[in-house]
Amino acid sequence: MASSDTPAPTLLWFRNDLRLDDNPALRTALETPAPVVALFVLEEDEQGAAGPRPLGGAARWWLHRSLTALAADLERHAIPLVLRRGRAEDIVPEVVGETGAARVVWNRRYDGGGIAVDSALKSRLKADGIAVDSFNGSLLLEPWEVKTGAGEPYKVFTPFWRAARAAGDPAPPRDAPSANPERLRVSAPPGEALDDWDLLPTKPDWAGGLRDTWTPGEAGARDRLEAFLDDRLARYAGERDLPGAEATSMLSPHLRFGEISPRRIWAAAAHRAADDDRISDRQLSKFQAELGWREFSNHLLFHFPDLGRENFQPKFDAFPWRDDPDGLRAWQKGQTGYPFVDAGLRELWATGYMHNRVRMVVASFLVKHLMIDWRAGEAWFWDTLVDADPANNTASWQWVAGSGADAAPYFRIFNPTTQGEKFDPEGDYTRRWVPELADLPKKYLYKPQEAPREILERAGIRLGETYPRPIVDHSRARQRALDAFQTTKTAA
DNA sequence: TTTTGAGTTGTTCGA
DNA sequence: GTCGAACAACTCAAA
Repeated sequence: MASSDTPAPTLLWFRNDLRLDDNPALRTALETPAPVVALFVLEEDEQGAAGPRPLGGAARWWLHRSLTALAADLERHAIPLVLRRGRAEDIVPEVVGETGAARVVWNRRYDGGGIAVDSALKSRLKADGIAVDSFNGSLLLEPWEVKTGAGEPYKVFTPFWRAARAAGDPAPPRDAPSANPERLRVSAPPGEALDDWDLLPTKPDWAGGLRDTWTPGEAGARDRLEAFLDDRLARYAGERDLPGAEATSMLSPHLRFGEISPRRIWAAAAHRAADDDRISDRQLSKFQAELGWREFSNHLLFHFPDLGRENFQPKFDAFPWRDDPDGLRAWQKGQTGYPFVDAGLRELWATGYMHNRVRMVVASFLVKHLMIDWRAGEAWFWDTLVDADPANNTASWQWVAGSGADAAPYFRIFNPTTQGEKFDPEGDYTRRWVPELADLPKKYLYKPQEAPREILERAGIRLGETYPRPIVDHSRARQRALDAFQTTKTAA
């Protein structure tokens, strides 16, 4: 409790915005002399249903590291970070009571479960006489700010993005407040120890590849951004599709946890493009459009909160998904016998990440070659991706499946062999993640089942033993999918 | 209200 | 090896 001669504290509730830079809720909290107490709630609902979707395993690892970084950064502003676990609807008012806070601030989220919690809390706190302010900290534009001429949400990306761009440049980012260790502070109410949340895997510790790949936290995000601007943006348009080229930004998990704001990324990329002759408008706008897809996914999720559970196009409710636990397991483990597909799934398992091109190929393989429900793939990605995001993950899976908004036409079925030859022509990426094929000449790298016996022998490969034979035949599987899609036709 | 043009990322087949 | 057409219709968004 604050003593009588100090102003009542402000409670700053962190969620998917684990940064100090360009953080409107933080900035607002620091505008007054009131001391600030920060709170993070690991939202776990004993009853299950309510609230945001519980984090997957890879995201839990990330969160541990990100909160560690955030707590250290906040310390430089004399802001304690309190950790609690449970239902936010109960915990936030509890902490308000314990601290005597007169005001609560947060940055908005856009998933249905999160919105439900936030709006219930807002009314409850206001009824108790607590001031509540929420802000846009994670999107370039609020999902309701972009509307069709008829006032409806968009369902097609291109007109959505055209309209969003026509609204002008996004608001410029605002720098983090300068550190102020002299700031008035209150002693923190009791919180839990991060280690007690068991966010890090122990038995077994599968996070070695994650540690080698990522630096969660705001500083790590800024380093990624700088590396992207220095080296990758200039070749982004041409090479972003090549998983061996290292031309993507790798910012997705940092954006997922709000360790960097899209406004910061937008402004930094535009600024760099203006200064650097190597970066053409084409490169820049290609990258901006990818941020646009993130906006579009959030737009969709906000307006269609069932996006993660229900087919966006109801006619897909009639699709004859197969129940195939063995196929699903082979896919998850990267043992499909299609090397490009297996490379992607193994990259995912090892690093918590998969290159975007490969995500499309593996998703298409699950949904079309194996005819397994996209929700099973979405759930696997949710558990294994460090950037697993309720908007991007669900919108993208539905897009690949053909059930989504502005989705790929049903007859677009990726050929997993051709995709490898086209996008990993030297095989660097595939050999890295499927090392048992490392010595196979590139002529057969994507179709080891067609390699002559002596070539396999020389490469040390025994099909069916050291590497699986294809679990489905491509052209038969393709035809089966095409036939199945007939059932989604309204006239059928 | 009606019309019109357009819609992220592909594959296969046959000339 | 390269190229264009077919694959299917449907819905969206704006005029």
